[in-house]
Amino acid sequence: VVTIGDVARAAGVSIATVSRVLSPATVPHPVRADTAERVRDAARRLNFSPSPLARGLAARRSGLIGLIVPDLADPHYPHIAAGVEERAREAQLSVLIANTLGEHERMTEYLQFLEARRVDAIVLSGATSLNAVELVTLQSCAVPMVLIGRPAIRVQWPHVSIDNRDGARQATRHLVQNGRRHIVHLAGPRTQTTMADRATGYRDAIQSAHLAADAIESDGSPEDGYERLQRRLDPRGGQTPDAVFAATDRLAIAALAVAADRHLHVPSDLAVIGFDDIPLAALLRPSLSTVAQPAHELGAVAIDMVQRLAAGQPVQPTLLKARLMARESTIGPGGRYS
Amino acid sequence: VVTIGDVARAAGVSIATVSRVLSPATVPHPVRADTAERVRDAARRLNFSPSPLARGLAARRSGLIGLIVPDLADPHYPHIAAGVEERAREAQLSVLIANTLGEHERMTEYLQFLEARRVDAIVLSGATSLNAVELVTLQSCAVPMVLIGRPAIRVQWPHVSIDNRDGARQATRHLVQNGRRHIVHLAGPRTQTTMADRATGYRDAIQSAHLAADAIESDGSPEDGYERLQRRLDPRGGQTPDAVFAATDRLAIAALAVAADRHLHVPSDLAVIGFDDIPLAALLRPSLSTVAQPAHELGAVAIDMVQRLAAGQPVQPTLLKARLMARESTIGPGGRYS
DNA sequence: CTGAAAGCGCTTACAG
DNA sequence: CTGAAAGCGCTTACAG
Repeated sequence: VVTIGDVARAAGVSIATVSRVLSPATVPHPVRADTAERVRDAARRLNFSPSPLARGLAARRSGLIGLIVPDLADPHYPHIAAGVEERAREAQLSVLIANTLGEHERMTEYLQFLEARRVDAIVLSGATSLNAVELVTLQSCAVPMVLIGRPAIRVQWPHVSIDNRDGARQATRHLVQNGRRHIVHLAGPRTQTTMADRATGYRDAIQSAHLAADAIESDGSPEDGYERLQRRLDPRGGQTPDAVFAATDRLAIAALAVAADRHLHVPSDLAVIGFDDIPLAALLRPSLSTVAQPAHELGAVAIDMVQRLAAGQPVQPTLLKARLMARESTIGPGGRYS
Repeated sequence: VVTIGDVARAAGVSIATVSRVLSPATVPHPVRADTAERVRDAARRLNFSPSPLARGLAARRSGLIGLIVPDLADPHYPHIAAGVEERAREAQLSVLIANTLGEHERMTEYLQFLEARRVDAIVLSGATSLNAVELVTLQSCAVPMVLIGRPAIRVQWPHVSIDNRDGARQATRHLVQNGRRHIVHLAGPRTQTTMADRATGYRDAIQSAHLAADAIESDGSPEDGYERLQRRLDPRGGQTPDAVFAATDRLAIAALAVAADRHLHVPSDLAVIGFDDIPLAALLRPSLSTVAQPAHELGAVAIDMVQRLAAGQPVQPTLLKARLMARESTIGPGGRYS
């Protein structure tokens, strides 16, 4: 492979000059224009690309950023990962991926691993369900960190998340506006701030409409959601829900299954709306109404924050808006396949 | 941070000895047992972890492996990525992720990028749809490579893939055994070997059963699959299909939508089976029969191959079996929610 | 504006 | 079995 020395020789300068021309130091070193041109020429001719290993060792930064995700198989995270990856690439950074499989001990392991790998920063998604003890463990990590999702307690790291409360308000208001009066919220575990915020948004909208709140907390799995909703729909004093706002699309699909198994027509007997807008939502029959979150942008913003952090600039927590997607499961057929 | 020098001083040895104890060289250098113990003790006490940057520079290997995926948002690839990541971690390797978004030019860019990053090897998934020209471009990449999925033409790199032909045979045979006589294959683009192999397996099984083959080729998107299947079902000489074998679950979900929109009952009027077993398949109503592929293992085996390659051992192409999952969309209700 | 030189933290022949 | 030393390919004060 070709090294900085080869380029220096070809351009008739020292390796220091080559480095100055080819490496964008934070405070740029002046180089004469024609010298710089000669260097760039030589580099191009030799097809030189500096070794990130050597550069990292000398400059004490690896150009690597670590991305911790709770579960790559959950359709939510690949979108975030794609956003992180794309923006990182634009910033000449590479992304090391770490999959904790939902186990918090693995998160700790990975933090050490990434630290040992000398990553420049860590983007931690799934921090929405960490408890106080676990968040304290995080403190021992010396690497700059950005969180995706709002952590349960106040921490020193900046975070970017979507406005779950507002998204849930939109979903609930949509049901109300379509004439629904008994809206059940099929919630996820409130130990996750995401789920808690969605439940809060549901309550906001229910109160504004002067209706009665009726929330069922599940563990977030479709299986558990199915069971709990089935039980809730068993007769008990005539109070029959006419709509379900599920905290996630996976729970909404469980709700659709409950409706199908009880021969309830969707949306006339029971309207169903989810949250997330997974790729399949529009393909189902009935197609699933939901709230779309800008998952890709979540990842991109996280990288922006990482860069601002590195530059010593102040970083504000950021909240991104979610968007209502009204489909057949709340308003019936009408559009074409899309 | 603590360096190898700190450990050497603490243990009363030279840094060479520390390196020999702590770094598993290919051909291990002898060290006296008690010396080794002293070193390990010191390292533990100081919480030393060697810099991958320095190690990589000196030993000319980065401990990084590049993973190229066509589309992280496609539910298939995160599972592969998870398998790669997990096995890599066991092997002390880190995974750099590269998302080509289905654009082949981006693949070329990424190859150069990963090469510049000095990755030890590249795992390339999505090579099933590369044409001869693109495969030639790949040759210019000097990094050892392992492919996931069978490439269209013979190449120098080993690959691991699932037995798509056999899986398609299983799916089709399942329909035949359940009394279906007119089975349509809703195929994906045959430029992808995956899709071509599934179509071949379909034909195998159809011929064995002495039935007539009836394949519709789509571009693989649910939208296109929907349109083409709709058109196929429009009356033309009384030949009404009683079953669809879709090349992917996404196409199968489009087939379910067609059935719903034409008021065809699944499975009595039309049985539907897919391929892939995406996480939602079991949650749909009717739940989707499909063929499960060991995507996670695909990734793990790829890393095994990388290691064998690095050790100079011979590497055989590997074929993993897929498994039939019979659910409501072919055999009707009967089981409970699962 | 340019260069000589020290140093980043390791590995690995070479010599003993 | 152990160590002194060269070297991996860069960056960056320091001096001019």
